[in-house]
Amino acid sequence: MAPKSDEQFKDIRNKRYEEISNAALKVFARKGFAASKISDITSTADLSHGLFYHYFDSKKDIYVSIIMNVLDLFIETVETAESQKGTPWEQIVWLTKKTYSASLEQELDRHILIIQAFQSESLPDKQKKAMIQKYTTAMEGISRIITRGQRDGLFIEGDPMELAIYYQSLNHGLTLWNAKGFYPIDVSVEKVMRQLQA
Amino acid sequence: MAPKSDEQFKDIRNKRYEEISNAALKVFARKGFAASKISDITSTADLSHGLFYHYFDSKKDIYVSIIMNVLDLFIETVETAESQKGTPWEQIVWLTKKTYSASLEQELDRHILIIQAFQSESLPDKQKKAMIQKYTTAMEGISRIITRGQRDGLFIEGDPMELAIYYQSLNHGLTLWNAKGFYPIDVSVEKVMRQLQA
DNA sequence: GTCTATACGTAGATAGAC
DNA sequence: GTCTATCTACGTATAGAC
Repeated sequence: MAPKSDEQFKDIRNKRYEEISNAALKVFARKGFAASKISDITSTADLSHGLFYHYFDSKKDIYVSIIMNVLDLFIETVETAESQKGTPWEQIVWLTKKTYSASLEQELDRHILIIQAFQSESLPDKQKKAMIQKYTTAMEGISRIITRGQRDGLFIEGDPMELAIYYQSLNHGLTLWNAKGFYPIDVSVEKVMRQLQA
Repeated sequence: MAPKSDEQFKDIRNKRYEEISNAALKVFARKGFAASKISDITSTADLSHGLFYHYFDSKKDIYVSIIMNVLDLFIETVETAESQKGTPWEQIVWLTKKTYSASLEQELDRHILIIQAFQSESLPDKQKKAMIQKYTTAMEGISRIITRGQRDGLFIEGDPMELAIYYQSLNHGLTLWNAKGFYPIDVSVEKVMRQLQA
C-alpha cells in the first residue's frame, strides 16, 4: 500500500480545519468568546484537546478567523441580494427571507456571531479595524439598495445608511429574541419590511 | 468618642453594597459575565479584592442580583408608562423616549444587561425562571398598552405580544448598535414608532 | 469594615509518544 | 495527524491580620 500523498494529507487538514471551525462557530455563538473553552470546541468536534493547536494558534486566533469568515459571507449575501432580479424592494425582501431562513441552525449561529463580534473585548486594533471595515462594506450594500428604492418611491425618505441601520437593528433584535428561546416567534417578512415602507 | 452605632455600620454596608453593585453593572455591561473579573469590579469601585466577598457570595450571586434589580426597574418603567396621562400611543412614546434618554450611561448599561441576561450560561434553573418571569411581566405591560391602542385604531392590527416583541427587538438592536460605537446614530422616536403605527 | 497574602481550581497552551 | 500528559498563568474564593 502506497503512503499517503501530500494531497491526501492536505485534504485531511482541510477537513479537520472545517470541522473545528464549525464546532467553534456553534460554541462561540451559544456561549460567547470568554465563556467558550477550547475543550468545548474539541469535544463538540469530537477530537482531542491538544489537536486543536495543530490547526489554530490560539483561542483568539480561531475566533477572529471565524468572525472574518462570517462577515465575508454577510458581504457576499448582501451582494447577492443586490444582484437579484427585481425591484430594490424585492431585493431587500430576498435578503430578509434569507436572514430568517435559518433552517440550518448554522445560519442562525452566524447571525449571532455578527452581533457579538464587536463586544468582543481586547482584540488587536488592527483586527478590530478589519472587522469594522467588513461590516461597513455590508451595510453600505444594504444602503445602496435602499437608495435605489427611494428613487423609485418604494422606501421612506431619510439617510439610507440610517435606514439600513434601523433595518439591521430590527433583524439583530429579533434574532436575539428568538435565541433566548422562551417565547420564539415566527418572524414575518412583511412586518420587518414595514420599517422601510414608503 | 462614642463607638459607631449599628445604624452607622448599616449605612456603611448599604453604601458599599451600592458602590459595588454600580461598579459591577458597568463592568458586566461592557464585558459580559464570563469576561468580567472580580478584580475589574473592585478596582472600578476602588476597593480591595477581598472585600467583595463580604458583600456577595460569588460572582454569579452579584450577577443574578443585578439582573433581577434591572428587570424590576424595567417592570417599573413599563408600569409608569402605562399610568401616564394621554393615549396609549403617547404612553409608548414616553416609554421609547425613556429608553433612549440614556444621558446617564447607567441607563444604557441597564439595557445592555437586559439583553445579555438570557445568554448568560449555566444559571440555576430557578433563577432563570425568575428572570423569564420578570421579563414576561414587563413585556405583558407593553402588550397591554398596545391592545388599548389597537382598540382606538392607533396601532396596527396583530397579536399585541408579537408587536411588543418587534418593538422591543428594535430597541434592543438599536441599543446594541450604538454600543458598538463605531457608527452611532441619534435614534428617532418617530422612526421607532413607525413599527407600530396604524 | 478593610486590607494583604494565599490556597485552589480551571483553562489555555506545549511536549513528546504513537 | 492524533493522542495523553504536563506546564503555567490566571482568577475565584478564603484566611487572617489590622
